[in-house]
Amino acid sequence: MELVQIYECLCDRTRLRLLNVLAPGPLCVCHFQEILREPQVKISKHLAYLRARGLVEVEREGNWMVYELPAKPSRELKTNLACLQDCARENPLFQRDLARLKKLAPKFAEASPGGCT
Amino acid sequence: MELVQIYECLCDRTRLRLLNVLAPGPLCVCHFQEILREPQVKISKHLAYLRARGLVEVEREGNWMVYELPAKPSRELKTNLACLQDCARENPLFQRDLARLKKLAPKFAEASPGGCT
DNA sequence: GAGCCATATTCCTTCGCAGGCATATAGAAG
DNA sequence: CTTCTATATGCCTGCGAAGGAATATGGCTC
Repeated sequence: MELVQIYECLCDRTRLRLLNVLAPGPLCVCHFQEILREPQVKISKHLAYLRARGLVEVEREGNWMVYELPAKPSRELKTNLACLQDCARENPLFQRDLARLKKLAPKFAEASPGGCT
Repeated sequence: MELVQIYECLCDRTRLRLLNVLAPGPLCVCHFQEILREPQVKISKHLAYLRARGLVEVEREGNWMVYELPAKPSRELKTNLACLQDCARENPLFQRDLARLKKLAPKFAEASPGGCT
């Protein structure tokens, strides 16, 4: 995995938001939709993009696809994800997403791991 | 300056190399050419790209244009440049560039600050 | 002034990606 | 098997950026 490829993944706002809300833990597509408030196609495509480059991993959970950050990220990826989190800390948009995530958390908890209704 | 814009600057190999060799100190275009061994147009254009987005600053020095990292980088930029340096530390290509820079350093020293012949 | 140097800019072509719409898939439920 | 739900994929359009060739600029030097 080339360093440039990591940056190519990071140079889109939607993807940054996806990775940001993914930091606390796994999520499925419908969560992303609800948190980012973006159309399903958009989210799905960007997740596919990230997946193809190893920035996220997927696992099917019945009807739901549960995405998460890689279990064993490369040193470069780990460094950059940490850097992103650092930057996100002072970013209103990213913070709003995280706030929404927190708000929805109890709702998710009722369901399966990373699960939906 | 949006965080995404920083990543847009970082998602090209040539620009990464430019920023990498710029970390130790200011350089002029002919140095970049000699270190990266890339055509002048290519280097000049990428420097213009970085300049337009505030990732580098320029100052004319007679016939030469001396580029350097911004004097007062934003928190986000500073964080990301540090991250880049961290990643570059284990990257053969980046290390080779730095090695070339070191080799040329005495030659530069004879001339003006960041200077050429 | 003329000519030279280092660097920037313009014009062109090619390419990949974002975004949207429509449609396909895969599994669950009846 | 049919239907529903969640998600993915194909096709299209538009845009922006990379790279190269040629040319322009701006400042020296004589």
